[in-house]
Amino acid sequence: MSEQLTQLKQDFTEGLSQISKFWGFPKGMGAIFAVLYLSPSPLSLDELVEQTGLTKGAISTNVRALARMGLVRPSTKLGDRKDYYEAETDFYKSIRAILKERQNSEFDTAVQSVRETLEKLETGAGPEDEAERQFLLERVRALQSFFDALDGLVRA
Amino acid sequence: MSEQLTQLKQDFTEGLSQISKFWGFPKGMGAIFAVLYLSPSPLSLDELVEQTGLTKGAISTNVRALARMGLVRPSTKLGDRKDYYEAETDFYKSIRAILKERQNSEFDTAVQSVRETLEKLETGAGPEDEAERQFLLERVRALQSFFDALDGLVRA
DNA sequence: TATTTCGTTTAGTAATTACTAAACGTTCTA
DNA sequence: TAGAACGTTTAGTAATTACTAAACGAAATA
Repeated sequence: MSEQLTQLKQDFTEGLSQISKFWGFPKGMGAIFAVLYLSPSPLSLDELVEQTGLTKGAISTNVRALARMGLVRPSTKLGDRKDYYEAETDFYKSIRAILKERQNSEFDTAVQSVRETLEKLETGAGPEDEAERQFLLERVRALQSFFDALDGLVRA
Repeated sequence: MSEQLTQLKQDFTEGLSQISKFWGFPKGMGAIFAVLYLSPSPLSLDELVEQTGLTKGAISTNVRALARMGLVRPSTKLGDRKDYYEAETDFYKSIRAILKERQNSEFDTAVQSVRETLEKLETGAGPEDEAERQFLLERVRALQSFFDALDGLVRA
């Protein structure tokens, strides 16, 4: 591999690392994706270790996260028990998967707590002042329906 | 203010804090927005200090970040030199502003570095193997046009 | 001009996150 | 059945981020 290519790949990888970080993902995750994205064939964990400079543990964790998000696909070679991964190139597909992934677990329970607030308000809980209760009700309801709309958007 | 209301607001605030964190923003930022969002009138820095439990410095920093994102609007009262803030209730408007905000600074320069990689490839830099160079060119080009599409989406 | 009342900035700290190194469990091979 | 070749998990550490407390500067008031 020419030195020039190495430099080119390194710059690209550095760029994606920053982008990853900027969107709240680990830096190393962007690096792993970048390396896979520039590879014509699927890579094994060890090849990723070599090319990213991260350790096996970090690769293992991050590459599985990428797979859950649909940014990377596991693949296998016959008669080889190593795990291989390749980059997904359909970003639109990936983006929907990422949004979906983010809706799970912690995020979902957080949204759920907003819904609970709304339910309490609807059953009459809240401030004694009726005008203020109506105000809260309206606001929380608006936020809730915004979440619902987002949810619909993701599914579409 | 009734104890029940306080509890209700606290739960809601806690929920938005988590959501904020989950999307890569500071937790306190979500709390500040929640308090403003549930307030029928604009609040001053000191009122926010009181209601969120954060210090003035943190409020100052975070509320300005919120304002840059368009999630919060500064407002003033005549004959009062305090700064007041109120929550933006048009989330669709806000979301576009947030995406726009994210495109500045660090993010933009990171995207720029991908563009530079593409330009180098186009002027013939890269691997000696022509087939591989073409492959890289194609991939980086695809990513670039994805970024461009996102950019267009944000403006629309 | 001295004092008060603001918001911002800064220096230091606490909390969180992402990583490494190494132990581990499992599956394949000899 | 022993050893090697994997990927995963864990415990500890480094790096980063979000915060507090306090100093600061600017603007209003006395």
